[in-house]
Amino acid sequence: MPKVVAGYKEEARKTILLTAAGVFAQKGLHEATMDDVAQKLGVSKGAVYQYFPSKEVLFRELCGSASKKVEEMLRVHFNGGTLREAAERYIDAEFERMEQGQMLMFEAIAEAPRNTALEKVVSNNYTASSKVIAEFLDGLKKEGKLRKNLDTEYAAKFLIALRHGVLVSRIQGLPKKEAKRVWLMGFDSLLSGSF
Amino acid sequence: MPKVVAGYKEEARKTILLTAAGVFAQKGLHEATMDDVAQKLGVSKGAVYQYFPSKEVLFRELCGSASKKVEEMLRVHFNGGTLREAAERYIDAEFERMEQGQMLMFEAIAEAPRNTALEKVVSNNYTASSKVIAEFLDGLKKEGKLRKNLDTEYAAKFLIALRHGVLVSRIQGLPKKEAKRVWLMGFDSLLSGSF
Amino acid sequence: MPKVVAGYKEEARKTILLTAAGVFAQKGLHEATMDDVAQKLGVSKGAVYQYFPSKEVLFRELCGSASKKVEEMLRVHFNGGTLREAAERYIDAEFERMEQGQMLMFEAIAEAPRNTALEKVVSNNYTASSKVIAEFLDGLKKEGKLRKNLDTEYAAKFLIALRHGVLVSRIQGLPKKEAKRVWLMGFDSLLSGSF
Amino acid sequence: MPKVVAGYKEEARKTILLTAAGVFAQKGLHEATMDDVAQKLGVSKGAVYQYFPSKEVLFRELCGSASKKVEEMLRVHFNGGTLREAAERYIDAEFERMEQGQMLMFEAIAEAPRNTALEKVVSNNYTASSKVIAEFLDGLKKEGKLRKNLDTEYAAKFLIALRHGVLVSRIQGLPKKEAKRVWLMGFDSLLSGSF
DNA sequence: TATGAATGAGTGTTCATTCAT
DNA sequence: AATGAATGAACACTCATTCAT
Repeated sequence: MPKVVAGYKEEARKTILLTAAGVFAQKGLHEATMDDVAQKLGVSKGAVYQYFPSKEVLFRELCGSASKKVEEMLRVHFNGGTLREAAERYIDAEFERMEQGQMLMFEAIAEAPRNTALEKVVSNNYTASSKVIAEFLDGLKKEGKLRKNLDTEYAAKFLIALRHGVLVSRIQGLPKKEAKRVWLMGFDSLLSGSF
Repeated sequence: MPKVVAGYKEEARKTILLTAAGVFAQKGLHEATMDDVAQKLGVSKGAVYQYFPSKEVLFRELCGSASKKVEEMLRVHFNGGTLREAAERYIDAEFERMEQGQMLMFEAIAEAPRNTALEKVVSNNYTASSKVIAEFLDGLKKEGKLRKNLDTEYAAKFLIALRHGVLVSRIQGLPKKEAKRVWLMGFDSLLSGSF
Repeated sequence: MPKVVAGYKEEARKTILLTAAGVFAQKGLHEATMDDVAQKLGVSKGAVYQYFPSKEVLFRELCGSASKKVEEMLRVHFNGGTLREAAERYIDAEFERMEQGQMLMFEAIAEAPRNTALEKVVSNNYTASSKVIAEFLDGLKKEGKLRKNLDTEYAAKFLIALRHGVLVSRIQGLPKKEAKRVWLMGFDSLLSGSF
Repeated sequence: MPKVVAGYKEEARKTILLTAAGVFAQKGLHEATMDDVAQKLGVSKGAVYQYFPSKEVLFRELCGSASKKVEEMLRVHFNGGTLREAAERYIDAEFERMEQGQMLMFEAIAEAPRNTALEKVVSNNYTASSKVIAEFLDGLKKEGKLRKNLDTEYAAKFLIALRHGVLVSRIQGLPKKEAKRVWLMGFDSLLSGSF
């Protein structure tokens, strides 16, 4: 009878969240069962329910931590070399995540229109992410790595949209190489000052 | 107990497909039941099963007709005025469809990674759509409305990605106006020759 | 794959109601499962759910038909001989029903205080039953079998209360003979004009 | 983490019994959980299990103390004024208890037929109560407040039955005033010597 | 002795699918 | 061809009970 974690409740929640993220991403929100999550944790279903009152809440909280991932990936991949190189590294990492079945995003997007609470979470994620990116671009602007007249707010929104669009394209079967080129096309247009 | 249609089997299939598309889009693939579809058709569940052997097949065939929608929308919205005006009309129409719960796309995208057959359909859709758009851009190029050095194949892929990205952004709560601006930013960069 | 009944939906509902009554009475509302009901019917759980949307509704409708039972028992047992003889026959029949595990009443009484919908059903039953009994007593009064000054409305309420009280006493272990005597004491006091 | 009580085991059992009685009466035997009981005690679930080995035992012991309540209520309400006034005070008090969700009786009655151990407890309660009441009536008889030919044993059983019947009637929606009148009708018939 | 995390059997309910009519 | 009653496999969620700390 293994415990979810050795000690603290908050720690346990994090463990569950992390494991559940994998399960939901791989099996899909609707195909994944609470039993799947419990089994992957090596724990009984009831144990999961002591930390999260329902599958819905569990999923929602999962989605809630998505924007942190954005920050993390920015920090990790945009910390050296030219901007364009960073952009490449970044999209490669995203493709990698997708291939490993760790992308919850589209589960959430498909669900959000019929789930107000989730919609709010998704929306907050968007706001947070776009702010983080805009600030990041502001920083680059100050360093002189981006042209002065760039509207960083909209540039951020543009990059987010393109990111998602490119990920969708991957799911639609666009080869990695081509998807990457599409992403870089957009990124270049931002750098080159077409808007 | 009305018949699905008066006469021809093929006609019946189309009617079902059309109706089911609405049901799946509004309720979501997993929340929608075969009963929902049958009821909306004013027909018994069994009747639907005489035309489609399973819910999965029904959904897959539904998705199969999506690329035709792209052609249609191109024809309808890109047939007059400046290109930029057309781009505006077009994205407005997409937003409209989304608001009316007629967007199946993200249901399919969420499902595809775990469903090989669906994946193929989605992929075919992508290929068809991008071809149609590329040809359309080729046409514009010939008419002199686009610069000669535009890589229409990648421009098409770029537009498709941006389209999806912008739709995702809408679901994420980005207001219509801003989403539109993001879309037009991308569209402009294509026209202005940044790639 | 046996059908609940041969033909008509209404017939099927009645069959289910009848069978479920036995199951709930014998096992108790909470101990009885929908599976128990289905199995006793020789049918799958799903079949039951096609007729009743929930266990709660099934139970409620069950209770709803209880007042008809009162009418029936009045008709059957109070149709000949002296009044006192009829009263004896009647309470014997009630004891019989109880012994055979066909008494839902106390399940409903225990539940009603926390279930508004059920409370209403139980209340309607009471009103209907007391009216039927009062009218029955009115009839006897006209025939000269009861004193003219009897308040039949309250006599009915008194008899109902005593009936339930005596049934409770049986559950509490009071032997049939003694319970019967208690019942007849009350009945006599009504006849002899003490109120 | 407060202890159930400061000191003695027996004291702790009493505290639990008292608290649990309230919980079971309010939520119902089946709806009430051991957690509810523990929480109301401000104690962990495990603590309750140190005093009672199971929910069933806890409930049964609860019921075991019910007959003491009868004695207490007799003592409190039948200690002055006319008998009839006392009868009124008494039934008012019962109604009051019921309204405050402190009536376990019907939970036990509903359960007893399928629970031998509980049945015995309920039966003992009945025996004890009826004895107490009979003795009380004997006392009144000696004081000359009751006619000499009253069969106090059966009078007690009659009163108990009527009490329960009237309480059932209340649950069935009979207004307090009318229920009281039914009770007093029965009580009068006892006094006036109709049996 | 008290805690409360974990268990795991169980229950109500849903729904894609089948098939007798 | 159409119907819709029946199936039965799932699944989310609950809760009495246990036990390591």
